[in-house]
Amino acid sequence: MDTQIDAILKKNQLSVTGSRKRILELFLTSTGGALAHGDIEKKTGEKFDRVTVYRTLQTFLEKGIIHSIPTVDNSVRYAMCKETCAGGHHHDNHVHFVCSVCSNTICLDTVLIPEVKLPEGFQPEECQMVVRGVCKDCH
Amino acid sequence: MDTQIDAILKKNQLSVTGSRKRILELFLTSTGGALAHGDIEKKTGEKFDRVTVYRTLQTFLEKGIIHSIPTVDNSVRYAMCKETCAGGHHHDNHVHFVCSVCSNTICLDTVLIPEVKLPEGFQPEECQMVVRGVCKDCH
DNA sequence: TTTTCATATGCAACCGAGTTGCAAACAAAA
DNA sequence: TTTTGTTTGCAACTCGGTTGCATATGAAAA
Repeated sequence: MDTQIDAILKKNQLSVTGSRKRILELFLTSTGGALAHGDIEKKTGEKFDRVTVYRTLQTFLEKGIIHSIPTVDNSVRYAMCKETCAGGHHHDNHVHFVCSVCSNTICLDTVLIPEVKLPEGFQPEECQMVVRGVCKDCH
Repeated sequence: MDTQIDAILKKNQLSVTGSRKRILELFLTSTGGALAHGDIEKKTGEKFDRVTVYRTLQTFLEKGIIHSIPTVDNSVRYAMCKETCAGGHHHDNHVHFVCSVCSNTICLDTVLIPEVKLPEGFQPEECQMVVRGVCKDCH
């Protein structure tokens, strides 16, 4: 596990530091879906400065290690990217699910966003779909 | 026009005040899609207090006069509801389009959000779909 | 029209999320 | 071990949004 984390950081030309290791570990071991900034601060026991967490997430985002997820309640969450994600450009064409009971955000990797036919003149570039409801654990 | 505004307010048991009339007028005459809080402040020429604008939007939202729209960039925008919207509960099942050139948000009333098949155990309640791209005016 | 009363407004102060500049701490390479 | 460029933590700040309270105002009664 520790070697895996080091490998991911090195592969992205990032120096291996305490906060990066810890935050990356959280993403790798997280079972309850995507993580918000607040979740990370809590789970690290406020060991790292708020600013460090923000900057680490920013860095991971730029390198394509994680991707951001839009939510209905206007907060930002993050999840690990799949292998196919390269720096900056994500294959993030799956539906996200937000549970209204446990408020976890889950990547439904197997559910692809369907194509929609837009009115004349509209050129789509990117599409996001968020479903709110009850997840399979809270059901 | 003025009578129409008064009628909408009265129908929703709201007293007719300057700020409510002006903000409602903005929504009725707005051609460039949905309005963000900032747009409203600008268009009213800072005539009303920030707080008043916030509270007016809140009120309209509760009464179902307007509905909120999720955006990719995590800002909140509002648009007029269709006749079929009742207080608090919206028939907001259409796709929203955010233009990456003019950054207007447009309700594509004619484009309904397609049904998606979720994995076993997931119960959907609400679904939102946002397409980012170039709108027909900027095209 | 005037009076009354609930409601809406404006102000000031506050809150939380996120950002920036800078000095100190640290990882990686020499 | 020393050097150097990057990362971290702190403080201070910005921005969007909220709250409490006194004042102003709309609507309904007199």
